Amino acid sequence: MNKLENILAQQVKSAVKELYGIEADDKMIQLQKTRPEFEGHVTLVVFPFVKAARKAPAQVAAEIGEKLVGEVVAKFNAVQGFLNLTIADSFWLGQLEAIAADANYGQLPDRNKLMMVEYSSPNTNKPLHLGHVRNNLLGWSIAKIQEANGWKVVKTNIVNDRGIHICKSMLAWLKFGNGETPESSGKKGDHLIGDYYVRFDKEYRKQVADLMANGMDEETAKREAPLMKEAQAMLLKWEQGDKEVRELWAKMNSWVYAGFDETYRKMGVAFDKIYYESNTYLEGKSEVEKGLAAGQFYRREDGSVWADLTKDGLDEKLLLRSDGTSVYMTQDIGTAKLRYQDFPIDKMVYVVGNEQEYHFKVLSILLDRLGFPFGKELVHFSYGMVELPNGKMKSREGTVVDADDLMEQMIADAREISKDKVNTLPDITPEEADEIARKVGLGALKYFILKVDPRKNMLFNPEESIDFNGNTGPFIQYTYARIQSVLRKADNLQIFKLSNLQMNAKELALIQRLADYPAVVRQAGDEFSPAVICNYAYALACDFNSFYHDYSILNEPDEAVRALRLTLAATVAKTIRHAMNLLGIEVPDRM
RNA sequence: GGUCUGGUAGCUCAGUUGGAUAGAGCAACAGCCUUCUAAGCUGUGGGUCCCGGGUUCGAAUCCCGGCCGGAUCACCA
Repeated sequence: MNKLENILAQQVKSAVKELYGIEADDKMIQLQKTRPEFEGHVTLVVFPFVKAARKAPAQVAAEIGEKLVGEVVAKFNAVQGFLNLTIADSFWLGQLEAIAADANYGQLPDRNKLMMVEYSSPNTNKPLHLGHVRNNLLGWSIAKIQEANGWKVVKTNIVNDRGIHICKSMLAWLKFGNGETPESSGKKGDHLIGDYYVRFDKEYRKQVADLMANGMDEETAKREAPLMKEAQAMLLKWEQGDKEVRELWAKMNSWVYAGFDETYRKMGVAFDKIYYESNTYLEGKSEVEKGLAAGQFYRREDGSVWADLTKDGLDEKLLLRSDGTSVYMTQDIGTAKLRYQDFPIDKMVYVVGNEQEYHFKVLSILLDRLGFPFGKELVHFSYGMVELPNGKMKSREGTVVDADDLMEQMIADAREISKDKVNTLPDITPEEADEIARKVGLGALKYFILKVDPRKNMLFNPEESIDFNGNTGPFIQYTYARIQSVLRKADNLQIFKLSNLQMNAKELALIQRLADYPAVVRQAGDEFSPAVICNYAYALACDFNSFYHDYSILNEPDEAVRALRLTLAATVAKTIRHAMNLLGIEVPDRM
């Protein structure tokens, strides 16, 4: 609810009390933006009062309207049960002045509470793909949005740096790599490791096929293939701290990290604190042992440790294998413990795909049982999968869209498009052109992903390039660049007293849109939805472009009107920049 | 099979605690650059909001029952 709605709600409450003796609660006050086909700015739905008033809806609307007319409400019209209110120009001008004067418009009051946001969380055996891109962009944006909602935010990453998947890459590299390094091959480290992961799978499948050709059934063949046995042996050696295996592991991981760092930098995401699974899984094991001793869990005859969650309507869940090694859940418990030792966390958010909903339901219960106060409250920000036209992406089947390739492609597309427009920026340097292409290409990609409701699966078709026109990041960036161009040409941006001005409908619509922004930021925070910000930024840009098309700013002869329009333009630009920043999208001054 | 989740224009998606004749973009077609950046603006066509019931002044939205898709239910992560 924005400021205007607060004022109106109060007025409506006293009006209906006076008229009909109704003690209206907030639920009965239904205010919405007036549809464009009717006159007015805000509409009150009067149906909730009709019964008590015992009058026709249109009459109730008219009666309430009469009571509301005053300083804020200039006039009204009643259409059936809808009371359309026209707000006074002076009110809108006051709003604009306040917004223009607020250097941090969109920043909500401090809560003095700490939220930790975990996102990204890659495995170190392959490069990042489009699925990770969605995760990273959502995680970054959620963090920004919650900061704007007054939270202190710590962005964190848990790197899954150990396990059988890494051993597979390591083994394939030993067998087939001939000492290849990122330096020797010129490959990015994460891509190099990923290539060996794929190589492992290829050789492994060959072995399985051979075994099956000799009469072995598939399940046994998969288990008995020599490569798989070797990988498992390597994992065991790793756990025992074998020097050679650990050194190889450290070397190859360092290549991957260098690659990830580059990808993160290009994507524009970062972390305040990075945890490594290799450092947290032992902590998890000891927590499970403690829980076992306290009778929270039980041990089976084969030595494995389980949690019985049937009372919570769930299953029984394995926490330690019979050989004593830990599973995914174990390390998440350990990681959670370490985090709460390191930070005074009030709210913990995990940005993890919806395929892991069950996992986080269980984790929440387990942490609670182990006596961690934050267990019950943890938030699993569960987002949908990115699908290709023929289904899910699968690393091993080569049907992934690589993050680095995609970003490069988007930047190249942006550069190509701007080539057609060199005439608009004749004095541009190659460096600036590169910078614009980078901002615009990434802006297109980020907006494309973030504008979709995060909870839903989304489709990406590699055959169709991502748009740069219409409801896109570049459209909004372009609106911003246009405004900057105008502001550069306005020699002196003087803020006149903005009273006593007659404003046109498009100017009023813009102010009304601008006034919505804090409520939008709040909604995006409550719903954990960057898409809410996207929708708003798009609507704001549309409003501005329509206004810009119809009215001249710099050539307006009336000084007061020109000042109003300049103020409006500057304020729109400021708000676009703020909103785009919440999305992790940069805005260029020219494009 | 159990649980969760989704189904809106040819395609990709919006649609606020239930509100007026369900909206954008792309694609198609037709206009607008001697005027602040045409990555823009304006217009046309395009709908069984999966189907059937129910709740009420009013349902894409809430409830029940179907149909179709996806996820999940591992000593994988």
